[in-house]
This record gives sequence, C-alpha cells and structure tokens, in this order.
Amino acid sequence: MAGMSKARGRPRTFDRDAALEAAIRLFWERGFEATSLGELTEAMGIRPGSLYAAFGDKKALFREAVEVYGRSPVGSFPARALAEEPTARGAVSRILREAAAVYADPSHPAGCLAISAATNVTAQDDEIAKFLRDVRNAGLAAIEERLRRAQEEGELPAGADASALASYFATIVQGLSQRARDGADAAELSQVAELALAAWPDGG
Amino acid sequence: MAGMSKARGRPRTFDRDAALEAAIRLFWERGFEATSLGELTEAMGIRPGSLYAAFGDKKALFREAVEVYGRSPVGSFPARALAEEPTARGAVSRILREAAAVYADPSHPAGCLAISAATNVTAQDDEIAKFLRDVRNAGLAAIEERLRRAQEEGELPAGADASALASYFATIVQGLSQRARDGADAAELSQVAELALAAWPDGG
DNA sequence: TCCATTCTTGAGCAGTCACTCAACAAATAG
DNA sequence: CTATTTGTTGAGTGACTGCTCAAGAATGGA
Repeated sequence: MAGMSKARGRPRTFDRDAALEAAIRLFWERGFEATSLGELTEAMGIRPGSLYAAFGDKKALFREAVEVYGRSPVGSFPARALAEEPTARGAVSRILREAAAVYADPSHPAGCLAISAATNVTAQDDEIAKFLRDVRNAGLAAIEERLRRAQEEGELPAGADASALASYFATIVQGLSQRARDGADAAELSQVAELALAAWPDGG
Repeated sequence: MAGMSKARGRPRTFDRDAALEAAIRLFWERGFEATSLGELTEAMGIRPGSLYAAFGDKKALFREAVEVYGRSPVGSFPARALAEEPTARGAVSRILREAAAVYADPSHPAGCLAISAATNVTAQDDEIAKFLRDVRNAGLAAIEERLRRAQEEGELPAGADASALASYFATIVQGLSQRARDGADAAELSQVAELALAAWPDGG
C-alpha cells in the first residue's frame, strides 16, 4: 500500500476493466450459467488461462461483475436515490421512475443484472443464486429502513406499515425488471411506475 | 378415435402422468436448462430411452409440462378469475390475492413456473425462452382485454388507461412470483397484493 | 406358434462444460 | 548478464450434456 512499487513480472496485455465490462454485459444478457467460459473469453478477448489468472474462476468473475455493476450508475440508482433525496416519498418515486427508464434503456441489456442473472441455476451453483438473493433482500431492507426513518420523522403516517410498503415497492422494482426483459418499453414501464406510486399513504 | 382398440405392443410400465408431474416439479424448481436429463430420469423413475419414446425430447417435455401446469389449479387461477368473476375489479383482486397465497404455498416450488423457468437460457434454447415470454404476454393481454370490456360496460371510468393498468397488474404478479422465490411468505405477499389494489381508479 | 408392434434397458455417442498446465514471453531486481 | 516473477498461449483434462440405438421383453393378432 505504501510503496506503490513498480509491478514485477510480465505486465498484463489486456485492459482488465474493459474485459470485466464485457463479462458484465454477457452475464447481464444471459445470466450466470447460460454464459459459457468460451463466450466469456471470446467477448473479453483473452484465453482461459488469462481469465483464471486475472479473475479466479467463473464464480469469482461473476461476483466481481455484480460488484462493479452495483457501483455503476445503472446498478446504483436505488442506493443513490435513498441517499440523496430529502424525503422517503421522493426517494421511492425516483427509484421507480429511474427503474422504468434504466431497465428499458436499449443501450444495454434489459432489466437488472442482480434481479435476473441467477434465477435458473444448477444445484452446484446454488451459492451464486443465494448471493444474488441476498443482494436483492438487502435492497429491500434499505427501502424499509428509509421508510421507518420517515415514520419516526413524521413524514410517513404512524399507522402505515413500513415493512409492507417496502415489500410492495421491491415487488414493483423486480416486476419492472422482468417486464423490461419481456420487451416492455420505457413508456409502458413509466406508466406502471406512476400507478404504483398511488399506493403511497395519503394518495398520489 | 372411433375404434378405441386395445393398445398393441408392450405396454408402458410407468405412469405417464405421474412421471410428467415429477418433471413439472423439477422444471418449476430449477428451470429448463438447470434441470438435466439425469435428474429428470431419476425423478421420473425411467431411463432416457423411455423418456424420449414417451415425450419426444427435453424441449417437448418442457412444453408439455408447461401446458399441464397451465391447466392445473395452481397454474390456471388467473384465467379462472377472469372467467368467473362478474366484475373486472373482482377478477383482478382475486388474481392478486390468489397469487400471494399460491406462489408462497410451501407444498410446491415457489412462484410461477411460466414466470421463472426460462429466464436464464443459452442461445440454442432461445425458443424456449420465447415460448414462456409469449405465455406471459398472453396473460397480460387477457387482463387488458378484461379491463377494456369493463370500460365499455362502464365499470371502469372512461378516463382510465386500461393498457397501463393491465401492465401494472401484470408487473405485480411477476413481482410476487419473484419475491416468493426469494423467500417471502404468504402473509408478506398478501400485504403487497392489498397495497397494489390501491391503484384501482376511484380508490381501494 | 409366430409375427408385428411397442416399450425398456444399458451401453455409449459426439459435443460441450469449467478448468489446468507445461512451455514460452516479458517485465524487474541484483 | 542471471534469477525471479508474472502473464500468455494452446493443447488438453475428466466430467457432464442431451440424446441414440441395438438387443431383449411384453403385449395383441392371425
């Protein structure tokens, strides 16, 4: 950490970040198991040996792909909304509206990588499915936490069920991702997002 | 068709319906590609040769599994609700409430087979993904049709957007299935269903 | 009895899967 | 220079994939 000395040995001949970006795309499009190492190495422009040297194995590459995706604008918009919007209502509306726009954006694969990339998985890759499940449930917990704070601060009525509301909005987000993968465009998803906001206590 | 003559040749030694039921369970649990022929033959209690003789190939078996699932109580509740309920409002509420109960019923795999069994698929099995996508979009179209009729009959306000509402409810259903697969129980999903109904024009 | 028909069985097919490794290449350190 | 370290390469690993097929078994019909 301190020395930051020059790297020894033969330097890497490919751009690690660019290669990872290619892997993200593929996993996003097809999912973890449906993406083969052959497809990965071809899209990343490297040979299997380089992939294993640089990323570990397929599971480690996937985990890193999910992490980097989660820090990208497309993957981090819910966390940003929760952190930046002054009100819970504002945060939730922004999440739904941005989800509608982002999930149907044709410049990248449809929907959310964390929602759709490990739904059909062999027994031996169950840990990968669990990994993404935990990511999703953490997102749900973050919404619920924000709603509880809103309740303490008086923004959300004391009679409202923060837990149920959080589940509801998480359900909408996951549904939007699925509908985008089924071909729904941004206009259609936006209408869904607006309708979904009607469930907010005291009307839309 | 007319003769109904006795079957010639060696009779089948296994129960075709029971074997198909076992296949449905596996596909429901893991999805199309993540279920191997080895797992199928073991669960169905037959050898590969018998499977191919009785069902064709893996894709044909899957299609038949989806069809039979779609005629079962668990798979046909949306169509039943649309056909049996006198009002569109009643049909939609029933769909959401039954989805909450059925998708989280621990006596069978979580969620909906048609929603979750072919989301991560290789290029060579794209037709299977398309097949289920069409099934889902047909479900959406059925809801939209019912809402349009409700609008003609005056149940739904003329100003309401039947298409957007249908998309919204389809999004909820798909979201409920996903949440069930993530471990949400019936109580949680029921709360989501009730909140979702708040979007119905003129309040819940 | 003998044939035709249908099903079951077990062995095994070509292809793909994720992954590995010895040999070579390119860099730094001394 | 040599030694060390790290990366790339191409061939290849065993295990698994969906699937097939010849041989044998069980039925009905003549």
